[in-house]
Amino acid sequence: MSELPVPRLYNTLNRQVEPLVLQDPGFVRMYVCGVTVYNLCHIGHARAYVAFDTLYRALKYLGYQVKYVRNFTDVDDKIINAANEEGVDPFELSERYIKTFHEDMEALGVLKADVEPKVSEHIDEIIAMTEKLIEKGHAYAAEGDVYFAVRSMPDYGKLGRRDLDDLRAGARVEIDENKRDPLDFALWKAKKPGEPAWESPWGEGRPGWHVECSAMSTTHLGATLDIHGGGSDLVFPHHENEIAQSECATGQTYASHWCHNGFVNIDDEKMSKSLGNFFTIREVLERYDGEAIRYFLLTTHYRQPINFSQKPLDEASQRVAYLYTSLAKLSQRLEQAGEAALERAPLEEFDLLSRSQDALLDDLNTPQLLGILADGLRKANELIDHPPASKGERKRVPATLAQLQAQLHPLLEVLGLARQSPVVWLQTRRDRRAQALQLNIDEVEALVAQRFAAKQERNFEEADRLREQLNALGIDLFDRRDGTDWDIREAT
RNA sequence: GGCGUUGUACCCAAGCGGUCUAAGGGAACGGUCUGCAAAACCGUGAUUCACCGGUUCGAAUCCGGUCAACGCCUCCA
Repeated sequence: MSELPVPRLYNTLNRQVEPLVLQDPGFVRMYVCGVTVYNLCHIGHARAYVAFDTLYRALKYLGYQVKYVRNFTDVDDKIINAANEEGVDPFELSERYIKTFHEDMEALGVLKADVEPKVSEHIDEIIAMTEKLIEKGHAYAAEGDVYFAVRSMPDYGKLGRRDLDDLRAGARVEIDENKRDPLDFALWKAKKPGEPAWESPWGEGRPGWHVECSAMSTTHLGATLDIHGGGSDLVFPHHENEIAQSECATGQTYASHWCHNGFVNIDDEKMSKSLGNFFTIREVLERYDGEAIRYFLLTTHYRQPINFSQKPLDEASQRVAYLYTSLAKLSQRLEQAGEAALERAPLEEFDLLSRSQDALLDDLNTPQLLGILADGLRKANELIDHPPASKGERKRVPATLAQLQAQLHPLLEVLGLARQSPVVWLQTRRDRRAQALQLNIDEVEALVAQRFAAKQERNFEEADRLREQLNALGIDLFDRRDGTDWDIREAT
């Protein structure tokens, strides 16, 4: 087990890229902050969960056993407010958005986590942790609320690099009568009328924002996590407070590696709910394939900001089409060649996988991975469309292609791309577009056949006339030696 | 104010002291293929990495400064 390649990842705690250190060799405990389910997910969520999904896939690809926990926060002010506005039960609302979360993630190729715990199912653990913190003198109850005392923790602020006195000077914290220090934060909130609440030693109430993650991660992964992830906006105060709660409660290191993804920007400005400049995943899925969105997100390193706009998304879309088209061509060519042809020696040896592994180990360098993918696909297309002139070499093409295919497959698995059969994907896309344009596929096929016949007879005038007719319908033709392929252009 | 990130070709984007006369993609232009196209493939494209200085045998990469953009410190992926 000890021979597994060790990934190097940026650790927010130390502000540098460092090798991943595990408690148990070969086994990764990974926790990523999930969504608060009161609304549809936006493209920022897509970025975060695609990034960590890729990390999850990468770790498994490298041979690690991974227990991935990603929670749902289903008890929260925002949920209660949204439910009240709609006049529905808060849990009905949260269940609804858990469902849409799963649908959106599915479209993006984001795998389910191994455990997806909900706050509402961990109230006991939350209460237990809160009690422990009071017992150890790190928290205090006040009128049904319980607060964490930040001053009780000497190294509070180590993740976000905050100094308590500076923070206080900033004075952007509200003063609360019940708090001993303005920076203290709630572990437990006393019930207000009309809110869901649970019995506790401090009366009826519900958990504060940060404890849930501490309690859920500890429940499912133990006191110390190997990797804890989330968006960079969570560094402070959310993750800082998680550290405070967990380390004060357990006396152990909470997480050895902290990973944070960068933001999605719109017009170079942070996308956020308060600015109102956000897109839901659903909205984007109306225009783009989920895989195109995923591809787009993968083109930028996960820690860098990524600018969300039409052009790069169009490019990603085009690339996904290229990917599927190339893969379809590749498998068709191999099918044609038959088993026997694969016995020959390949023309050259490729190192797609070792290069990919290096990129993966190097702080999850997905842009580089896409570069390697491009190299592989280009090579495959070259061999198919421009096989070598020498007959002997040409006979070795299928074996070469088979080798490429064998390397492409795991690479795509890690990237979470090309999850469908290429032929099916192309077919589906064509059907969808045909429907949008109200095209009758049989009629199109007939026209294409008619044109091919005219072309065979060297009646180019007629052939060109038919091609123009088809072009006008939004159809592109691709002549082969023995027939004509066609596709429907994307509606603009 | 405190903490932090970024500045690479027309655009997007890797690059973590030498293999960088800087990956990959998009656009453009030229070519191969084609009856002509399209697709695919090939080629062209930064002697240069915001600017100035320093460290080093050697820097896009390290250090200091300047300019510019952005993020966190308040709910937020």
